Amino acid sequence: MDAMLDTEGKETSATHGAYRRLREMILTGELPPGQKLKIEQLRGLLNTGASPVREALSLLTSDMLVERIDQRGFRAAPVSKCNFEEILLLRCNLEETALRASIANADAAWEDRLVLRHHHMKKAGQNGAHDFEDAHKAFHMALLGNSKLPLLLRYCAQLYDLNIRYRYLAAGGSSYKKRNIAAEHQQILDAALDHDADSSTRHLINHYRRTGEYLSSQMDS
Amino acid sequence: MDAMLDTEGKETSATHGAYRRLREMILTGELPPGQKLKIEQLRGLLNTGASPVREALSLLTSDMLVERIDQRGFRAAPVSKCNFEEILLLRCNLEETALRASIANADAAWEDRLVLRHHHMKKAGQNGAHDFEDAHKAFHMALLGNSKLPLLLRYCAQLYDLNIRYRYLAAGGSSYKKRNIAAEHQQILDAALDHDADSSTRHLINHYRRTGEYLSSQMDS
DNA sequence: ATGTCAAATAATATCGATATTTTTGGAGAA
DNA sequence: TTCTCCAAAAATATCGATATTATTTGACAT
Repeated sequence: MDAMLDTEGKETSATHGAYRRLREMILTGELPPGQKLKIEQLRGLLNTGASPVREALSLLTSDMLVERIDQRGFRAAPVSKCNFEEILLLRCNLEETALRASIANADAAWEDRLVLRHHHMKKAGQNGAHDFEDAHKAFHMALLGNSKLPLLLRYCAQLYDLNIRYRYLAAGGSSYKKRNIAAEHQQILDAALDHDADSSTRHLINHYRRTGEYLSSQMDS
Repeated sequence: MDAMLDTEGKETSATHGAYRRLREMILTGELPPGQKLKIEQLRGLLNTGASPVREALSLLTSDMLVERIDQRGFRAAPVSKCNFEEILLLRCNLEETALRASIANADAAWEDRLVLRHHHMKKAGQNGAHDFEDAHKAFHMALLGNSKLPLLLRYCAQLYDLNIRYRYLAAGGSSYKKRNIAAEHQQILDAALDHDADSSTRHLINHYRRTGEYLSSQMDS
């Protein structure tokens, strides 16, 4: 009956609710990298039992957002420039594969979804940073989503989240908007709608490389 | 005190023990694809509590060996030719990246490890299929292990396991030895020791494609 | 003053039990 | 006979409590 006391009845299971909330807190830096994650402390924070918390932490371990240390519990995954660069490298590789496959399977329904997601992202740009982040991810995943390669999509989504975490940590999650990424998104979209795989992937990778360089420079200071 | 009653005191925690055992059972097909995994049933099989079983299943979910269905518990991940072909595709892509990075970082210590692993694998070929599987994985991971890209290695290991599952399911895990894979391994090794990235990756990918075609044909029948 | 060891403290891992949810099976009506 | 609905059974998700393991604190010896 505890689960019913929540302000919103959105979450079906306590485990999934704890998973979503903890994930959010780690991604945004509310739980900083390397921080010890004590069951009791989280139990209070999420007002739920120990079992859902444990299970949520287990799941986050496999998302590489939480590390399990021997018999000494859990901690938020540490960050490093090295790790960031690997994420960038893998994203460029995997997303190119996925985007090419998406374009190879291109159809009208997919193009409609793309245009819609892009429109929503532009509209969310005026709202808070959080709304924009969601729409941004939706747009990027829509680009890859026509590949019909579920494993690959899963990896891309995972790496996307790992990457977004560095954005939040480096700049509170909003400063990168100052660069002109709207034009970059438009280029990727237009090329995808033209079924021009070479051009689209080139723009996509440049998009990542640029944000990558920007964040790398932020991490040095 | 229950944990101490096990015949072997190898496992540190009950959770990890259950994880390893369940993983093994799913990989080898002892728990067939799609099978419902009831907590009570597994609790008896592993003689441990419900909590470790639940946590182990959660971890296996993220390895994509187990699926969680809504509030209806867990089941062994289903298999399909489509899924198999995606695994093959991703392995070719990711392992090429990893092998090239490994060769770029080549040093004497790595070459020694490679030679050793290869030797152990050849020796294990005379023993049971299970020993050979372990040595085979160790050799392949050693090839990639010098890349210093831990995320990439993790994905490769995960895909390796997903792939080996299809081998077990298709042929009981030993029949593929009948093909002349020893020569293929030798070619990959030699090229790697020569620091010839192009040749080594070509042989590696051909190695996978051939086993892939063999398994694909098995799956049709 | 410092290093080491032991007791106290705190945190984790695990268990047994309960409440909720899903599935099954059978009775009654069309 | 077949469909629907309700009740019984099973299984899951979750909680509270306990035993095990790590960490800290303080005392004692060097």
